[in-house]
Amino acid sequence: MGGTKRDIRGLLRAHGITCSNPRIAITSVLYELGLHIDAAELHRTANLRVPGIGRATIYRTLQLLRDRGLVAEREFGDGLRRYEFRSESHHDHLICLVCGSILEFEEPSIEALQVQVASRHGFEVLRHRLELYGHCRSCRENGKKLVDRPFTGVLTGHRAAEELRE
Amino acid sequence: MGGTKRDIRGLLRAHGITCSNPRIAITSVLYELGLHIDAAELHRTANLRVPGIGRATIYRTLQLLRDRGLVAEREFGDGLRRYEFRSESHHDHLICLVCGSILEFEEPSIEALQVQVASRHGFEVLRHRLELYGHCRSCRENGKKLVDRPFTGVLTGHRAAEELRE
DNA sequence: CTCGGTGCAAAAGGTTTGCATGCCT
DNA sequence: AGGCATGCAAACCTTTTGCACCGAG
Repeated sequence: MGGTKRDIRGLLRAHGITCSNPRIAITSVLYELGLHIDAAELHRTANLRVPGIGRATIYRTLQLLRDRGLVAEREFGDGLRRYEFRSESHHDHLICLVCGSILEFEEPSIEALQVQVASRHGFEVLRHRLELYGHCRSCRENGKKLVDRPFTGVLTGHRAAEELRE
Repeated sequence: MGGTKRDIRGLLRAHGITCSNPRIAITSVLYELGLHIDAAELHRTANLRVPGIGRATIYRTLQLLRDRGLVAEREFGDGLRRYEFRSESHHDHLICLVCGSILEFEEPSIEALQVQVASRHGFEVLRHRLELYGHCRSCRENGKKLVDRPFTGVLTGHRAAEELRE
C-alpha cells in the first residue's frame, strides 16, 4: 500500500499530470478497485482515503484521466457512467441480468468479423463496444430468471434485478 | 397519413395500450421517423402534430412503449438516450465519429460467435449490444479525421465532432 | 511566488413524480 | 360515471461551471 502511492505518483507524472492528494486517492482507487465503478462510489471510496474531496474534483479528475487515456468510461444502459482503469488489451463484457455481475472477455475472431462487416459498409473501425446480456452460470443453476419482457435495448442488471422472479 | 393514424390505434390497442391523441402522435412519430430519436426531438416533433403535449407524457409514453416491447432505448455514450421503433430483426450499429451518422447492420455470424463465447463462460445470452465506432466512407474520402486520442470507451460522434481536424 | 487544482455552491441538463384536471371507454 | 392519462411545475439526479482559496512545484 505504501508502495502503491509512489507508483501512482510516477504514473501520473509520466502522463504529465500534476500530483495532488485528491488525484492520487482517486487514481489509486480506480487502479485498485478498478472495475466499473461509478462517480458516486468513487467519491465515497476516495474520501475514505483523503477526506474532503468534492464531487467536482471527482469529475474533473475523471475527465483528465480519460483524456490522457488512463481511464475508460462505460455506460451499461442505466444512465450511470462507470469508469475503469484502462488495460492495454481491449475487452468486452458479459453482464448478468439477474445478479448484475460483470465478466470480461476477449475474442479476436469476433473483432476480425467486425472489421469485415464494417468495411463492407465503407467504414473503418476505430473502436467498438460489445456487451452480452444474459444469465450467468450461478444464477441459472439457482433457477433465478428474469421476468419475461421483450428486448428494450438497454435493460440492465441493476434495473432488471429489481424485477426478477424465482 | 390518414391511414397511419388508424394503424397506430390498432397497434396500441393490440398491445393493451389505451389510445389518446398524445400517445398516437408520439407513437406515430416514432413509427415514421423511427430511428434514434431523443426525447427532446420527439417532444418537438410530436407537438407539431398534437400541440400541448408535455415532456412528462413523452417520457411516460416512452416507458410504456418500452415496457410493451414496441420501442427500444439506446444510448451511444453521450448521455442522451435515444429511442427507436422495434423491428423484429435485431440490428447493430456503425457510428461515424466524425459526422455522427449511424448505419445499421445485421451479422448472424457475429451473433453465433457471441453465443459460443458466452457459453464458454457459463453464460446464456439473452440480448446484446454491439456498436462499431469509426469513420464512414464519405468522411474518409473528404479527408476528415478525428484528433488522435486514446480510446476512452465512449467517445461519441457528437462529442467527437466538436474536436475534429481537417 | 505563481499557476493550477480544489471545495463549495449554484447552474445545467435530462428524467421522474405529485397533483388537480380532463379525456377515453 | 369512473378511472386512467395528461399538463404543469417542482423535485431529482448526475454532471458541469464559477469563483475564491489553497497547495504543489
